Amino acid sequence: MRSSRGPGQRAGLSRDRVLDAATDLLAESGAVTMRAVAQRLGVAPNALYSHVADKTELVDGVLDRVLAQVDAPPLEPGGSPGDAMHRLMTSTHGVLIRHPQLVPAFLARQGARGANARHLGAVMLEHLAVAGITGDAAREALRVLIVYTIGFAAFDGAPDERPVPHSELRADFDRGLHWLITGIIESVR
Amino acid sequence: MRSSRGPGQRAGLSRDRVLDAATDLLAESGAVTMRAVAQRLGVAPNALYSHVADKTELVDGVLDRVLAQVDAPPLEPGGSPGDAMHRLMTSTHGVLIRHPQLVPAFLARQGARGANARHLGAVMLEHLAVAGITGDAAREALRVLIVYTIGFAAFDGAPDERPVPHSELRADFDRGLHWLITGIIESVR
DNA sequence: ACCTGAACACCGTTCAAGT
DNA sequence: ACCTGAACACCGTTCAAGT
Repeated sequence: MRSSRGPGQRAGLSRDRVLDAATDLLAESGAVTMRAVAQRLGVAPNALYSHVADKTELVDGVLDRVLAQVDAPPLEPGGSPGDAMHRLMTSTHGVLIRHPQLVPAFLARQGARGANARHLGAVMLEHLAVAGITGDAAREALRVLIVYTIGFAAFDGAPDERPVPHSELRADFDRGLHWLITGIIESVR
Repeated sequence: MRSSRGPGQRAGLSRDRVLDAATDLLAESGAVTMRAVAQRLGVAPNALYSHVADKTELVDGVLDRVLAQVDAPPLEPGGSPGDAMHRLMTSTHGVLIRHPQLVPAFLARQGARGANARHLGAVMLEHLAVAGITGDAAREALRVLIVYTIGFAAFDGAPDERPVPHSELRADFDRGLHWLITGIIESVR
């Protein structure tokens, strides 16, 4: 368990293993620090810098892994685009509140920019296009929906003296999301 | 400028002066740390603990001071409650994006709980009551509006590679806020 | 290229002591 | 009661060195 490794001896790290450790650590303890990730991997803190530029890049990597859990069903021919958007954002909200420690990072990055985030954004834009909303209007609408979703997730993860129950916050989120999507779709009619 | 004070000598601190220093520091450097506040006051870092329980309490104090800047005009007899709510939340949004470093703290606290925050909430509930929305429905609507406003402020303060211009984010905020308020008011008709 | 050891410049907070 | 000095247990990151 101690350091059975001298200088120069490989520990078998990789970028993937570092991200794995960080993701696990987040799920278990809720906090991610360079030193804790290193400890979990049994290496010196600075060993991580061979596989990750800095903490920001590490957090970005974890963010995109978490976003992979969002359920983004592809466009259905006969379905309602409003319903599809509602489902996608609700799934995103669910994933976020299961990882409250990452929500501030999502906010600071305006919603992440990894591959999974881009995919989710593209799916949303498809739904908006079906609803007749394209170009700048679509990007604005998407930004509003993302802000709302992440904002509510941030609210949920926050500790409070008299905390609002999760179920109630979920209902609030759903109601507001309905107002937003209705407003977005009706703005084009 | 150095410590011309020995142990036992008073520095003339007070809770107000500590909060003043923290507020100024935030406005200038954007970051608030115990040690930086102490340095600005010319005292040892731990001297602050005679006037403030911990960093959380200090940040809470700063938060409420900033919220005092929000313009909350009282209820007008003939005016539209939707417009009044729109103006109040827009003013709040403006104050928040002028203090981007505090926005994460606002999120973590679900929108602050000081005297000013309570006053703003009460004014909003008055407007909602005029619109015919009371009780749980009013509290839900208020929570949705607060989340949206703080969430958008968080988005605004975030650094990004290709940053969305402030003016554009303001327009997005305004549009989404309109959708929300319209949805809230129409939900009761 | 990958890792260690040591160090730097930070944090918030506590404890004992002085007046 | 209010403040200092010293210390503790943390951070992220860098630099030189070893294989």
